[in-house]
Amino acid sequence: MKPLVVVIVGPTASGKTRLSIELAKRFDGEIVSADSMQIYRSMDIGTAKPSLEERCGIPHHMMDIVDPSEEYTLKEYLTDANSCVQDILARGKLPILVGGTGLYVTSFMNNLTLSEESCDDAYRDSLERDYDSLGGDAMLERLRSIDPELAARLYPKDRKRILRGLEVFHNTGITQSEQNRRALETESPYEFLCFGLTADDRAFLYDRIDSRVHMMIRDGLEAEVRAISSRNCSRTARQAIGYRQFDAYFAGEASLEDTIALIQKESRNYAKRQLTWFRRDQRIRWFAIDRLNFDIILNSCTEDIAKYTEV
RNA sequence: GGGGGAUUUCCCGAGCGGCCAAAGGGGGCAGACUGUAAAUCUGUUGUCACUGACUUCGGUGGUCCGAAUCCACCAUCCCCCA
Repeated sequence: MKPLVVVIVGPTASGKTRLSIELAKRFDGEIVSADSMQIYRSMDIGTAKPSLEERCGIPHHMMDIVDPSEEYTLKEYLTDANSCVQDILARGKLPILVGGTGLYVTSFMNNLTLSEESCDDAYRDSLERDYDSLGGDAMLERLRSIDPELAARLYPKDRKRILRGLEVFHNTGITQSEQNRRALETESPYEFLCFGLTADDRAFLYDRIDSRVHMMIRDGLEAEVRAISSRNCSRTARQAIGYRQFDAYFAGEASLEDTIALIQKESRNYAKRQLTWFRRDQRIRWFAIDRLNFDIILNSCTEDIAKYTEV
C-alpha cells in the first residue's frame, strides 16, 4: 500500500491553515506548505503565514526557506517538497500538503518530473526585448516553428507563456509539449486524500477576504512591506498580492484606503482563479465553509483519514 | 429670486435623429493554464422562444416614417449671479 499524503486546498481565507493544524494534531502530522509566497522569509503578514502560536507546535515545512531577493520556481518546489514528504514519512509522521498554489499542488500530486534546465539570463532578456519590439504575433510564430502544439494553445498577448515556451526549448533542447508528456509518465508513489474548502455563496468568501485584509493592515502589513521593498525583490517574490499594491502608495500616488481596496480586490480575483483551477480536479472532496461548521468538516476529514490508516 | 449645466445599462463614462441593447474602462460571472503561477491569458455581461423578438438611456407628454439623441413640463443634483 502506498503511503498516505493528506492534501488540503482551497482559495485564500477559506480556513486551510486551521483545518490542517487540527488534523495534524489528531494524526501526528506535519504540514508541508504548497504556497508559492509563504516560501519567502519575512513576508509573513501579507501571505497569512500562521504564527508560532497558531502552529501549536506542529512542524511547518516549505515555509520561510528562501529570501525575497531570490527567485523560486516550480522545479525547485517539487524537489524540495518531495524530500520533505519523504523525510516526514521516514519519521513515521503523516504529511499534510496544504496550500492554495494550484500549480504546485497539482504538479506534486501528478508526480511531475521536470528535466534539468540551465538558466540563461541573457537569452531571456533578449526574448523580452524581441517581444516588445517585434510584437506578440511574431513571437508566437517563432514559437510555432519549434513547438506548434504549444503555440496552437496560446494567444499572441500571452507574453509570459510564449517566452517561457521559447526559453524552455532553448535551455533544455526539448519542446515544452514533449516534456510535459514525458513529465506525466510516472505515477505518484503516494496515495492522496484530498480535501477542498469552498463557499457556496461567493459573497461569503469575499467578505472573509476583505476583512482579512483589514486585519493584515491592523497587524502591520504596511511596515512589513516597507521593510521588504527597501531591499531588492526577485521577480517571483515581487508578484505577491499585498506587497506590489503598495508601490503607488509609497510613491504618493494613491491613498492608503485605495491601496487596501486594491489588495482586497486582487485577493478576491485570485480566490476566483484558485477555485477555477481546483474545481476541475475530481480527486478533491469539497466542503462548503458557509454551510458546514468547522467541527463537522474536521470530523469528516478525520473519518476519511482514519478509514485509510486503519486498513 | 435670476442664469447655466447635468441625469445613460451593476459602477464610471461615451453617444447628440436611423448603422444603438447603446463605445471604452471598472466590477461581476465563466473558463484556460503542469517549468516566474498571489503570475499570465481567454470568453461573457438587459430579457427571451436568442442569425429574430421584446423591454431599457430620471419622469410624463409631444414632434418625426424613426428619438438615448429634438421640444414642453415635472423631479433630483451641481455651478454662477443675487
